[in-house]
Amino acid sequence: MDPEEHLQKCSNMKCQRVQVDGSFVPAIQDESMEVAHLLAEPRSDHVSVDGILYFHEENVGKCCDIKNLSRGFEFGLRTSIGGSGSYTTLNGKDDSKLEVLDELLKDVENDGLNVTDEFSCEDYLLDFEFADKGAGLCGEPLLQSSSSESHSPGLSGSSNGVGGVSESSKVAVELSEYKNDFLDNRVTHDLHGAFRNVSCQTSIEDGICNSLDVKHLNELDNDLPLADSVLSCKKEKGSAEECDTAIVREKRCRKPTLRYIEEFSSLRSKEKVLSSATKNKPSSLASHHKLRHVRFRALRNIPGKNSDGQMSDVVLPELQVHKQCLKNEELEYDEESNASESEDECATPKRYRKDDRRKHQRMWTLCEVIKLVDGISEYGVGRWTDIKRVLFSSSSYRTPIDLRDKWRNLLRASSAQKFNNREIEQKQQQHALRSLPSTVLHRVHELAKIHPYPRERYSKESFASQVGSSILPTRTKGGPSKSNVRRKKCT
DNA sequence: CTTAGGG
DNA sequence: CCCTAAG
Repeated sequence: MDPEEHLQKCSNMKCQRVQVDGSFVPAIQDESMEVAHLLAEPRSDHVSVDGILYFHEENVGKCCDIKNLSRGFEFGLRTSIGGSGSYTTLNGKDDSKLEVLDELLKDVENDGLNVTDEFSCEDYLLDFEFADKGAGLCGEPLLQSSSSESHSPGLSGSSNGVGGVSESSKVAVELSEYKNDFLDNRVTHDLHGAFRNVSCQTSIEDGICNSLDVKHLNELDNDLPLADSVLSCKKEKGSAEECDTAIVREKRCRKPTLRYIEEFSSLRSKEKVLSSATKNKPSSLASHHKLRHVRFRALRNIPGKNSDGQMSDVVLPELQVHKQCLKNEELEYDEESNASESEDECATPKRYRKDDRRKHQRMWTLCEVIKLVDGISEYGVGRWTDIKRVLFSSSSYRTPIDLRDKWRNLLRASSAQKFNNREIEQKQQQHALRSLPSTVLHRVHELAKIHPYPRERYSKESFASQVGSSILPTRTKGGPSKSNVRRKKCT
């Protein structure tokens, strides 16, 4: 499709939804402009994927015009995938997965949204991942991925000079990963978002696109069919333009970063399911709407922060503190918290208070773990930046350090499992591995053998060889040293 | 700037 | 997840 067309539609859609409250226009305009920028001037190697994402979003939007939300959801994805000209072999799977998701959500709704926190997200996630693996997405992408998918333009240049991997397969891998991330995000975000939203309404605050989803939720509240809502939005387009021009000068001064774009895109996908899931709970939504309005305005008026008012759609309480204390570093944080909160509040609801160091905690999905393990097996332990760049370039919230930390934890988990005849290990194991399928576990094990992580190694084998003199983090196992392994891998 | 290690 | 030291 023509990028210009997308741009037009995107911006239109946004404007349509925003005009209810003029104060939202600037922020929205940012977003639309960002989308426009993205569509019009693709320059990063994520463009193809991003394009797909936005394409998809838009399709969903269009579908909503004529069909109900869930159908639109599914249809939108299908069209977007099909239209992109790739992943044709995955369509069936994707559809089925989405149908599963759809069913799941319906069930939840029918159950009066009485689902426990943990729920069976994990199970669905697992199935999901396994399906992916079967499709060659997660499993051994570099080895199995077919080169037929390498259609994307300008992506081939992004290789990091990895030896032994052809360009085309590299591209395919990246695409696959993106695809994975995309779906992965959908599932995790949607499920988590939906259910969390059911249990604790406050979580609605985590939206970036508050104006968008507020509007949507509002309309869903009133039991308006989505088609109607969209149409009504169009009717009001005229007034939207007025507001638009009126507040036009409040436009952003800072261009959102890629991270923001990404989070935004994933959030918008969440928004849809979220809105459908909250359809049954109209009561507190209205108050939320108002609350968000108030906070939004309050934040926008904070002195010294107006230069990037567009970021103010984040309304975390602690953000207000940060806004005064912190500087531009905060911008990054804002963006992250937008989306990460969704999982944050799910995982650690009460951490948000004073000096919580863990500002945002994002659950590691199985797919991410698999990707990490893949990356480690490719690049070796210690090449966190490379792994991040290649395998996690689409998920900006994972820093190389995060990868390392996760790997550390994985090792601990696997070692704990090894020694599960021990006392506390049992407990630890259950917790750490509760969602770790045997495949991943096995791979972690293998990697743990060749890539011993000194610290963990030490603690694990402290029983057998606790020689007081050996302070060195050497592995007592006669295995290859880390550097050796790494060298072996690279050459 | 990246990684390792500790909190 | 965060912070800091070291290369």
